Amino acid sequence: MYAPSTRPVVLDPHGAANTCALCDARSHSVCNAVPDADIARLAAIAVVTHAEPGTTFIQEGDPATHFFNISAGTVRMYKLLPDGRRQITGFAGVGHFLGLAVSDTYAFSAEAIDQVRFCKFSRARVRTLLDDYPAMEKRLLAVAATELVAAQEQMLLLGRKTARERLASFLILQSRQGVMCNGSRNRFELPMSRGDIADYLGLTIETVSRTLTKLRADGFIDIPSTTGIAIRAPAALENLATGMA
Amino acid sequence: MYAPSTRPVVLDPHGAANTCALCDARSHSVCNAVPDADIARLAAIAVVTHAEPGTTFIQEGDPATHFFNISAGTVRMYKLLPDGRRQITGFAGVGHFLGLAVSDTYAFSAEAIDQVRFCKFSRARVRTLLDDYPAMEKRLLAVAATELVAAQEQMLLLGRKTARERLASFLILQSRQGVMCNGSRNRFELPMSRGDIADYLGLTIETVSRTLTKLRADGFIDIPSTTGIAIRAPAALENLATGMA
DNA sequence: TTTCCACCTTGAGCCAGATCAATGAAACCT
DNA sequence: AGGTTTCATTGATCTGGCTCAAGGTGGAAA
Repeated sequence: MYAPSTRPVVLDPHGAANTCALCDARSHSVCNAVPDADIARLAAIAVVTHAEPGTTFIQEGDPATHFFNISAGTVRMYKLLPDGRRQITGFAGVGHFLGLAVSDTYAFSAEAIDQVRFCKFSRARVRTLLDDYPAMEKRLLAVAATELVAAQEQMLLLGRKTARERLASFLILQSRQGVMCNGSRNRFELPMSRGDIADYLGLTIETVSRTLTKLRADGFIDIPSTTGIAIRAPAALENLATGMA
Repeated sequence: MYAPSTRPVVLDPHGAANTCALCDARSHSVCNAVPDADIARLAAIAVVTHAEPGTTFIQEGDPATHFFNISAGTVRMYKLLPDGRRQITGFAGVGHFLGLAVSDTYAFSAEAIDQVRFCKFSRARVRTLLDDYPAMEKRLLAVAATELVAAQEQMLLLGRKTARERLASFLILQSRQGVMCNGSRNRFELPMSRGDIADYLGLTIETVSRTLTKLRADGFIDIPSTTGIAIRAPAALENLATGMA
């Protein structure tokens, strides 16, 4: 029996038995499929790791040896073209699961945006765990399906939306994801730079900056600081995002 | 006990016991996770259905009641904006599995491009089957992961590639998929129209047409007919597709 | 406090691909 | 064979977002 409130926080990098029980991310994540009683088994194969801002911890094309579960910070996943053009395929925050790959190599790279903490699980060991916890496999399928839906939405954005619609969509998305960490869904901080936003939305830094300025001038948003966003007209912004304006 | 090899071919639209055993698509598809001996259980819940060219058989936003497995023809999956802008998120051919959705509604629409035949499976019934065939769940996860990788590749295309690179990527992809049905990977037929290609690649019909003409003029391809493509310089086209030219 | 450096904003001009507009060509009736 | 429809091609022009260029801004180090 664990009594988290009276126990000290353990930051054992090799995965102490109660690491998972105390993990902030667990309630949002795949790990939740393992019942409390067996959480030690999960903890036993987890390696808690930290990544400094800017550190690449998954490299596209490398052998896919691990799964990752983000427990703090924000990560950017991306693909590069040989000449350096970059497409960010998504941002992963607390509770996000990374590393689903069919082939034996990673299909994308991943970098820490800010200070990131994550659990690393050996693929082989997870595979054996999956046989005992079919619920975890179902959870993984649900994660994959959710990401697939998000990816399809992003294709619509990249293929058919204007710069203004793309920024509106992005801000709506960020405001929804920020809900978990922040009381007000209409005021939030962006952990990523303008360059990251540009490479996520298929635009240039300049267009992102200009378009944000324009959205502010038009009364949709406020930009209290470089990283801060406040949505002034949520309904109107939502309409813009869905192409209804 | 069933003895499929000695039974007559049954084309019962309500799913005869040996429908699955004889299905062309089975070897490529999720259904393969069910062992031969139990294929009757799969057949029992399958409804074989036909769709005429242009027919919409999945509507974005409708309750997600079924899974689909394509056994003949080609399907386009797409999302629409309110003003009619369309993004095709993918084409599904023989063996493809459709309908993975996490929510209770479909995230995309699907239309038959040509004469299409598919098996419909009730979601609820598949769920009960999944408990007996964990291999099928693993197969679904593999399908989802494969599609996710493809979606990420498509995001790179839509966000960062030029029209020329997009067409090169598309033709390379089609030539690979055509391998299954056709001896020569460098000569194949496109089942979809220029408009479909445009909406898949985030371009206009005119740009698709012009760019194909240009690729022909530059010696990368031949266009023996409106729907036919022959790749003359596979390596050079591949380089173009990956942004190395 | 000053300097530095990385990031952001703003402006001017340009261009890849969109839009508008015919024309051509294949399929399908009748 | 002729007429209709649908789709593909080609040309002319336009424009949203890119490129190039020049400040502005804020946090970190000294």
